[in-house]
Amino acid sequence: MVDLAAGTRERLLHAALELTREGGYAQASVAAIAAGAGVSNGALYRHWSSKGELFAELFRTVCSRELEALTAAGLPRAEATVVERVEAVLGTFAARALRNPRLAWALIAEPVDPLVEAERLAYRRTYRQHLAALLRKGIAVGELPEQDADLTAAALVGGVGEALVGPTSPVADTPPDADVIVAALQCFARRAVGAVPPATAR
Amino acid sequence: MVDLAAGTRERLLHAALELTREGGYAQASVAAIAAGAGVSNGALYRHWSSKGELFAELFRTVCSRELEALTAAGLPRAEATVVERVEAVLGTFAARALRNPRLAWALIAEPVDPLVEAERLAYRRTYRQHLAALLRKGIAVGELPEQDADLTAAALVGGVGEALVGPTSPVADTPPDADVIVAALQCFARRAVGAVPPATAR
DNA sequence: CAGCATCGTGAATCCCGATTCACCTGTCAA
DNA sequence: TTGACAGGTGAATCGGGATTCACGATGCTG
Repeated sequence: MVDLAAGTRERLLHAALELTREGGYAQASVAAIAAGAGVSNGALYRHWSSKGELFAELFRTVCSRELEALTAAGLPRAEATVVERVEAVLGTFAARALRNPRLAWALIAEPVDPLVEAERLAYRRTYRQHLAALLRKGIAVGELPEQDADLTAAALVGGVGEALVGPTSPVADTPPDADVIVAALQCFARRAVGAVPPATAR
Repeated sequence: MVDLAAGTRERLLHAALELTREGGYAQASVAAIAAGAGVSNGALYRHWSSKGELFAELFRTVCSRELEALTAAGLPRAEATVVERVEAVLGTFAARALRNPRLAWALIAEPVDPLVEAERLAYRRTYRQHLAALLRKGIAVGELPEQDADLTAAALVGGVGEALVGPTSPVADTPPDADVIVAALQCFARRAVGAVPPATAR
């Protein structure tokens, strides 16, 4: 289960991630993490000065990986419109979250340390800015109507988060059809950004 | 005497609310609440079996008052369209939250007891359902396009919350112009629900 | 091989706010 | 008058997880 070859540091991070994936931040006590890594409590403090520091690092890692995926999804492809790119970004976000509900919940909404909360907020801000930049481009190109891009971005991030986590937050084992949800969210987003339909689709 | 008891009870609730309004749930320790009400720690336990129970009641009270205001705002007025009613509801929500940022944060996003979290979720659900019902009406009337009303409602609640609380969460003393924000949010909402423009704006 | 540094151990300790409880007080009904 | 009870006191206690630390190991260097 645990890669014994990996260094203690890595094993601790891995155990922490695993526990979070399964039961959220709350489940991940120092004792549980240490046990999961096959070391003693004290070992953790050889590598981080507090539990919070460990999780701050973990969040940073996971979030940046996440952001990478989103950025890739939003890349300007062949003849993709801005709206399509926005949809791709949000769709990727949603799909990934739905695949790992607990983890998503921990990243998005679970109560955490102030130290960790700071990471979370930073990530959210980055994500918003990313989206806002995309929106501004769309506005400049005339593909989107004039609007407060930052506010729209914030509302989209929050909206997608809520729609995903709302049903997830407790222990929703309702395995809702991910594809359907993603599609509905994209549809919502398309309207929300004010995509002017090419005079055809409704 | 009953009146004396009610007095203390009210004073405790009031102190708890005041503390939350100022510094959020975290600030509101049992000791602080008791001190605020001018009684001892123990007194609290004559009226609630735990701190969580007190706050559950407090949340319930505050939230139901809030919901009342929203419901009133969303009432079918003279010749109001459904979209106008949705705007009124969201606008009221936003305006009230902006007037009391800390409290709004506590109600929407701050980490709290499981007991209190349950109240919060219940309230959110009610709010979503309220909105969803309104949306369904709009769809039925043909004022809004076909859509997953529940998802749209969830995304709107989350979006408005994020847009309001995102900047608020830390200690943002940025006194943003409330009217502007509210207007922008309403604009966002109008697009998001897919209000068919009266063939004029674009 | 001594000297030194890093890493690991895990039981003991610390922290800190919620909660308890033995003891008052005032009120009211019998 | 009395005694039962609702309400109040506040210092002591509890709980539970984070954190410490005295004591090895292991390994590298001169």
